[in-house]
Amino acid sequence: MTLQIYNMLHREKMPFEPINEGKINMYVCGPTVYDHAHLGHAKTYVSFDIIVRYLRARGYDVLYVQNLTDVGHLLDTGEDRILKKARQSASLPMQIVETYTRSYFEDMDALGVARPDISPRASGHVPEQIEMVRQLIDKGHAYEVDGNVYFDVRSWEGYGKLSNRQIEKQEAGSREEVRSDKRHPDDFALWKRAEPEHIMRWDSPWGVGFPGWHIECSAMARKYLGETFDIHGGGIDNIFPHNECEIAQSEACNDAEFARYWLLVGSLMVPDEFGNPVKMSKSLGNFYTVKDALALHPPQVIRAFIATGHYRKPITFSEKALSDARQGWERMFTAVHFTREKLRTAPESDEGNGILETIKQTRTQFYAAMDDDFNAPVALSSLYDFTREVNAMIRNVPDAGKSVLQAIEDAYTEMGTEVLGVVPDTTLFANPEREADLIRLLVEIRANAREDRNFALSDQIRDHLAERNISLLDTANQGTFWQVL
RNA sequence: GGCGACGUAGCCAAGUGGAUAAGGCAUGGGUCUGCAAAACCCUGAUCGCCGGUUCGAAUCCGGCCGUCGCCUCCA
Repeated sequence: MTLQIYNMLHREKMPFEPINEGKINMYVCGPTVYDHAHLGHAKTYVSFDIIVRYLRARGYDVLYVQNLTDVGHLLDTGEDRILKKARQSASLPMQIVETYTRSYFEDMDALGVARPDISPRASGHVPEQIEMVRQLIDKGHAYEVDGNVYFDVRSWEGYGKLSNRQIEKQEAGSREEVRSDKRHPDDFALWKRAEPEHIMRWDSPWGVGFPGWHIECSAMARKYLGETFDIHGGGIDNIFPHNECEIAQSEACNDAEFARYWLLVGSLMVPDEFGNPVKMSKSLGNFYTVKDALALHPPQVIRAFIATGHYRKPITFSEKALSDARQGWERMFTAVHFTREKLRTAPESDEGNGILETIKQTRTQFYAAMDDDFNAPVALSSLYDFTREVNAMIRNVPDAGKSVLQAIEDAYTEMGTEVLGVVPDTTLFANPEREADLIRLLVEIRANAREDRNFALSDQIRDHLAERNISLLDTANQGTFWQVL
């Protein structure tokens, strides 16, 4: 089987071939750390997390770099996002950066997103950016005007190849500032002169200033991954101008291909007042922070929701969509948990081994789906099909053997936990073993009460546990199962 | 105006030329249960509309209608 990836650069699905066999260098555009992450960010970074986990599960040695933008990202007012936030909260820019960087990792950690191998900050790589700008000027691809340096888009014939924009066809000037000192409206800033009130400033050959937004990714990708690397990812909303500018400046500077495969993630949408989906974004005020969502649902539910849609497509969010995803996820996690509980006392036999064939089929479907441009929705659906079989087996084969149950558990761990990250590797308790033990005691006491037909006591125990999100399931011939959700 | 997408059952969402159109949620019926919110079984769509290509199309082409994204900060 070969891994097929849809490459946005060529707009087609193609076999994946890394530059160096077995090794993948990958860069993903990270967030601008000036506020808490919302579910739109979660969609992008969970999607790439699943991709990275799958590549690693497939045996690739992945070097994953994801930047943190902490300077140079301007609002349309020309104001730096970080500086604006700093002024609003009467703090230093780097305090803002630190606060929201920590918040971002806190959220991503909670969502089970594996940390990037390197998380370079733009402000920590100003010399590298200056060097790249200098090289671009030397090669005639950039020019300086009064302390500002611009990339000359007409000097690079490849400009527009990712987003399919042709500068001649753009309606030049329609939205351009009248006083611009650019030679061409599409020319973009590599370095900007700092006005006196702009406190994030560095010395450069062109005076005191700060780097433009796009150059950080080019400079940091080159530093850590080399001039040419395998995969570049990001959100589709940054295809133009950001990604386009990255390609132009990198390839013009290095005389080498930039990234070979471009993977761009569809946006998270949310219905507007008329029910039409619009992009979740800060400015529209229709966002839902990761922290808000995590207060209501286990992280695996959020991942499962994200995985119900293909990474390239937009997905529409609503609280109902999230809770619907939760219902299905609960059924699966229940199967996993019951398997683990039975495993504790299972006999040494291969009773119930009919399901081994199902496991084999599930694995085949799962990997085929993930090999087809990381089709997580189909991969997840194979786990749901599997779950139905597991739940049926758990009930129909009371004395299922240890090796069989272990095979089920292994399959869930391999696909559900390690690749998709939707199956918790333990219960959702803070102290899993101790709390599980206490519940087993209560279940035992309740079983005795039921035997005495003391339903008042048995229901008291059940209700008490239910109030703590612990549900009980009585069976005809194998006692009571419990689950925490 | 330019560029790019999307429109599949009540809702979310796979599938991009071929045999019964994945999966999740919800609905209805059933099994099990002392009861029960669980679990299992059964239950639904001919794929926005029109035309074309083809032995054959949800899947390709054209037109129309509707929606969204980017072009200005956004993952």
